[in-house]
Amino acid sequence: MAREGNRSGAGTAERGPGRKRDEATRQAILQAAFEILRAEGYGGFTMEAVAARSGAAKTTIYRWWPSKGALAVDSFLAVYERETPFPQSESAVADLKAHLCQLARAFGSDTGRVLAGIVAAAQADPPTADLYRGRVVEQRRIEGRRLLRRGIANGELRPDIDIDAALDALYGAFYLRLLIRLGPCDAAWAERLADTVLRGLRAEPGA
Amino acid sequence: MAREGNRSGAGTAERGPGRKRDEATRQAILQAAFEILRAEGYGGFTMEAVAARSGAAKTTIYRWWPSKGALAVDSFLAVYERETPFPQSESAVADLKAHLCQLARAFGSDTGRVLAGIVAAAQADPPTADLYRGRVVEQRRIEGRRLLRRGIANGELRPDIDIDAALDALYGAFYLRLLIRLGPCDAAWAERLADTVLRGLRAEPGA
Amino acid sequence: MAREGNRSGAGTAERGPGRKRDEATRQAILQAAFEILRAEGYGGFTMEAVAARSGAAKTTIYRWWPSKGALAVDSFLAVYERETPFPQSESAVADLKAHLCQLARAFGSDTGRVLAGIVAAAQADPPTADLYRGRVVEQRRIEGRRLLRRGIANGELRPDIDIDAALDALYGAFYLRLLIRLGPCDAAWAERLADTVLRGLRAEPGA
Amino acid sequence: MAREGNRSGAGTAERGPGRKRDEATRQAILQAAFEILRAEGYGGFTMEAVAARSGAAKTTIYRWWPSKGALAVDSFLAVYERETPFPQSESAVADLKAHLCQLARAFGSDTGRVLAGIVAAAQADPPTADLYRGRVVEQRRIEGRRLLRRGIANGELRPDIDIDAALDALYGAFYLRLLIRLGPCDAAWAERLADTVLRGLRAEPGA
DNA sequence: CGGTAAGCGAGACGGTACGTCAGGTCTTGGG
DNA sequence: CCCAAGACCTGACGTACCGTCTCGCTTACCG
Repeated sequence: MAREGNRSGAGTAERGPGRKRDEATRQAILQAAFEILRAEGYGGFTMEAVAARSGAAKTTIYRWWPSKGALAVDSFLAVYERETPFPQSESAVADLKAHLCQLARAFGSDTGRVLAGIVAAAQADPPTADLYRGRVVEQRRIEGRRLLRRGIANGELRPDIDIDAALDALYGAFYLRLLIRLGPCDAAWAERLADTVLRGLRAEPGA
Repeated sequence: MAREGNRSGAGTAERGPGRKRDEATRQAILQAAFEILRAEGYGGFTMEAVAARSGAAKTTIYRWWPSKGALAVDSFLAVYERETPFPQSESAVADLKAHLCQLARAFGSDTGRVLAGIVAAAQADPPTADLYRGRVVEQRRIEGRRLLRRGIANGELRPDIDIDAALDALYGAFYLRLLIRLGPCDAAWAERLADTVLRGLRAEPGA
Repeated sequence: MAREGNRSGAGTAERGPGRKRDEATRQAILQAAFEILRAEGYGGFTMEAVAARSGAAKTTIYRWWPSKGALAVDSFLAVYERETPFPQSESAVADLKAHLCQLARAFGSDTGRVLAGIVAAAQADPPTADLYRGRVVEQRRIEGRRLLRRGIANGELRPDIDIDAALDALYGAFYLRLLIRLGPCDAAWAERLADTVLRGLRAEPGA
Repeated sequence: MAREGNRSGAGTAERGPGRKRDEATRQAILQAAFEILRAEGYGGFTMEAVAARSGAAKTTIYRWWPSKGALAVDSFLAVYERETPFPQSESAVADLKAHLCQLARAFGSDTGRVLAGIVAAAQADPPTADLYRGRVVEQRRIEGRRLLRRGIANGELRPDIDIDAALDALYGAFYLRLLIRLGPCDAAWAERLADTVLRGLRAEPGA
């Protein structure tokens, strides 16, 4: 990210002379970053630590990522998308519950700590916040909205619900769990949450 | 905080010799801390800055607060409690809505930024996280629980609701708003949120 | 010191109201000071440490001694005078050698470390330097001069010697030993020093 | 110092990668250090002051000098060696007297105050003491010994003198002057000292 | 096939804030 | 007026990371 297609738009390969970016180094940096975030949380997530663990020079990191936050987001994205795909079954309600449980499972592990670290970083660095919001949150939200609309369309959900408010309630609870750690983030909790919120969204049985 | 009742449990006031803590200094520090947090965010919130602005020595600050985070939480708490008291009317539902709108109003201003900064800092500093959770979140949660129970008791809310899940949904949405900033944090939004979640909590009209 | 005879000159006891100075406290402070100097050197010689060890309050120490250095000098004086009296025999030369050996013995022990610490402190604090020079060095120098004059008078030493230069050479060597620690400070060394310098001071055998 | 030849012993210059040490910065630090020592004495000699005056960062200073004392010794050494070279004439006795007078002249100025400050600091900091002893005192002593041996060899001095005791007497007197300040440190005094001590070292005229 | 432009690891550099230590002063309460 | 306790302001300490900067080496493309 943060520079792909570093010159023209498409990958027209129209490049000047000079050594090419070392893909192995890029991977090493991303992996080191993720491992540190996972193992030590945001406190230990230091550019120097990433450099040391990845074997790359600080200069190299700064050449490709403008800030600590950008690196964090990048290191997180791949894992996140792999771990939490959106399910696609007949029932929107079932899909939503399945999705939330999957999310809870993913965030209950180290991935959640990483995410918390990124959100923390974003508070002090607007570009990182924009990046995270645009590349992670809004992507998911689009799919979430689609899912709820599907539920309305097939009669599972009331037609007059406030989709965004519902998504705020559902996703927000996850941030609360991850950032405040009042309790565990697991499938059982996600189920209770889903049931509680969905009760207000479901269409009346006799309608 | 962090030391009141520094000897026996209650305020039995049996104190040894020695100069007493200077209350004016304590206030000056807390006020300076909050002003800096409000004006510059957590990034500019520096022990040195607090010392400079309050006129206190760094050592004095460290004597009473174990860390930057603890001071931030403390300085935030007073304002927070002042700005968002829990209402007490006949209707629990009305109280809840009023409370959420008030919260949205408070957090839509600088106070929200301060809170976001503190939550972010807590990610890198477990003691601060504990403090914030215990002194801010759980306190509120107790009142929130009480409010919902009141609603159940007087028939406004269904008796079988999952109180904690409901609180997660309601309060979590605020964290989403504050930390991710997908949209404004105002009374209108809070109202929509409340309506969406409450629809699932309300007792059936004809029950 | 530094305040004895705190009002009129003589001990006319004509004193105002108020509690009298606690002699036990004074002793405790002096002893604690010397013990710390002996055990830890000037580095660990801290007003706080003295207060802690003696059980006195810092205020009390500052009430009677204007500075750390003054306290150090005071705590040192008693021991110093006790350990190194000036001998008084028939031969000035023998007395001088005996005195130097005694000095070497005294300074080879902890007392030497204490002295080094005091001299060090004096560099940063002129009043302490004055105090040390006046109360310790010059006192000794007067006796040293008397001793050398006695040697001249009874024909042991040449009449044209430069007494002060000789004392500089003799005493200076001790400071070198104590402050630079090129080698041990013991009687054997003192003897060699005395022989070396005295050879130039002695009256010609056939004169 | 304190690191030259940081790898192999000799200056084989085989260096690893990475930016090289900035010689200009090194000089700026040493010069700033000495200027501060000269102008304000050891009391005002602060790492922060050196950093401020030299324009270097504190970290840079600590990268190359392990402590305040080490920097002080280093900054002193250059000036010291420049101001007091050992003379080399036919006569060892004349050379010694010239050397002592030069020393007195150098130490009568600010340089002497600097030296006193360093010696004082060394009392509280063994590594600094070692450094000062090794890099300043012992170096000089080697030359002093050589000088006296030369005098013995060419018949100016008695062959049975105790060289180290003589050097103790001569150099020690300087420490006395500088640290206790009983009197001025000038050429006239140095001459009297030299005459007094040399009288015992000189070979008998009729031998 | 040799020049030149980039990528890269190493690490020095100027900074900022950290949390701590001791200094010396002031305040409290008891004797 | 003495004293112990201890809060207070001050200034410097030595450290951790920050983000920038050389440095010398290693690719790669391009004429």
